[in-house]
Amino acid sequence: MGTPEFAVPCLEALVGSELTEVVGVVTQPDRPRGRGQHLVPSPVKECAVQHGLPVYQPEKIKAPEAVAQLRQWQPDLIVVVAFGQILSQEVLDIPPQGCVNVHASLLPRYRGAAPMQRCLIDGETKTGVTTMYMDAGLDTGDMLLKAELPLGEDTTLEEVHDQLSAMGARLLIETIAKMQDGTLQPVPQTGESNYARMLTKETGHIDWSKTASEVHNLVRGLNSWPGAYTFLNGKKYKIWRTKHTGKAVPQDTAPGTIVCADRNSGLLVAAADELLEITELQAPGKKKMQAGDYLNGHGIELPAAFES
RNA sequence: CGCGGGGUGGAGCAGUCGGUAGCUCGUCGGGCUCAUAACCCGAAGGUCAUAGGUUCAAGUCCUAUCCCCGCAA
Repeated sequence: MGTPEFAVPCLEALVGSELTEVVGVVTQPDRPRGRGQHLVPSPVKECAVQHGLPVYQPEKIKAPEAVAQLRQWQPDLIVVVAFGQILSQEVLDIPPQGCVNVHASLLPRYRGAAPMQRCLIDGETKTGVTTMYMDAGLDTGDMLLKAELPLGEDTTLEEVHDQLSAMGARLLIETIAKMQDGTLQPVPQTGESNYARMLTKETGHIDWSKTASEVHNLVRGLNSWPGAYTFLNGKKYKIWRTKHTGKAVPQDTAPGTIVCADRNSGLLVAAADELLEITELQAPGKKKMQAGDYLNGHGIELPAAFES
């Protein structure tokens, strides 16, 4: 069971592994997406179809007919990766080998919906993937295996996503291998836990009165989705990449003030404690572009300030 | 047919009321300088997304198609 791009490598790995046979794929129903409001299948569905696997897309996984469908497949094991629906106990009880989940954080930290984003937004120095046996709680089951990933100061969500996605697939296969060896040792989650709250549109709204680091972490944590944004002259600009400058904010400069906007010195904005350089941005209706390119064609008349 | 913006030298943009295709950069050559991403001089580089149409004349007006993007989900 899975839905977004993140889950695709896991499915590919299961299909490619000799340890497993995929009897069916469960994913979210096709949703209206994009400009035409067309129904678009999930990445997992596309992958499953490519491999000629049976696909089931229940609106509610806990509905009786969904449970019946799952029972009919008689799975030994259910693997869940970013599926997007909570499994009921009834579903969890179907496979004799249990349900294994691949989660994009080092549990018990960052349980929940947006672990990668929250990790970066909080400025963590490392994250990882964890496999676990699922129970009725939200990402609270006994842990099986973990793999760590160090995070750099400028690491973006996209990078973390791609790496954890690949690591997750490898870890999943390793987990199943050990499960079959009988060498797997489930470990209860102990220690400090927290939850990675779901993202909303507002999450990306930059508050320039925060520190340069906080803004920078927000920007990279939401790149490439859904993106951090701010306003200039009432228009919404997405901020895709920023860089620390180490330069102090001039006296009497309000947060959000654009201190400098030429291609040699860069696009410098005042945060609470430091000037932050915007290196990649996107004007409404435009593609994302380097700040220098943007300034070439548009220029920004100073004084100006981003509105929060 | 959800709403909207846009495709113009390599990049980002301007182009008015149809009338010689421009700007800021980049690139190449030369100069200046202890030096440079700075400055000066010069050059190359464009079937104006595509196909039709209107016109003496279309980047500009009309029609169709392709592609990119913002909102919304």
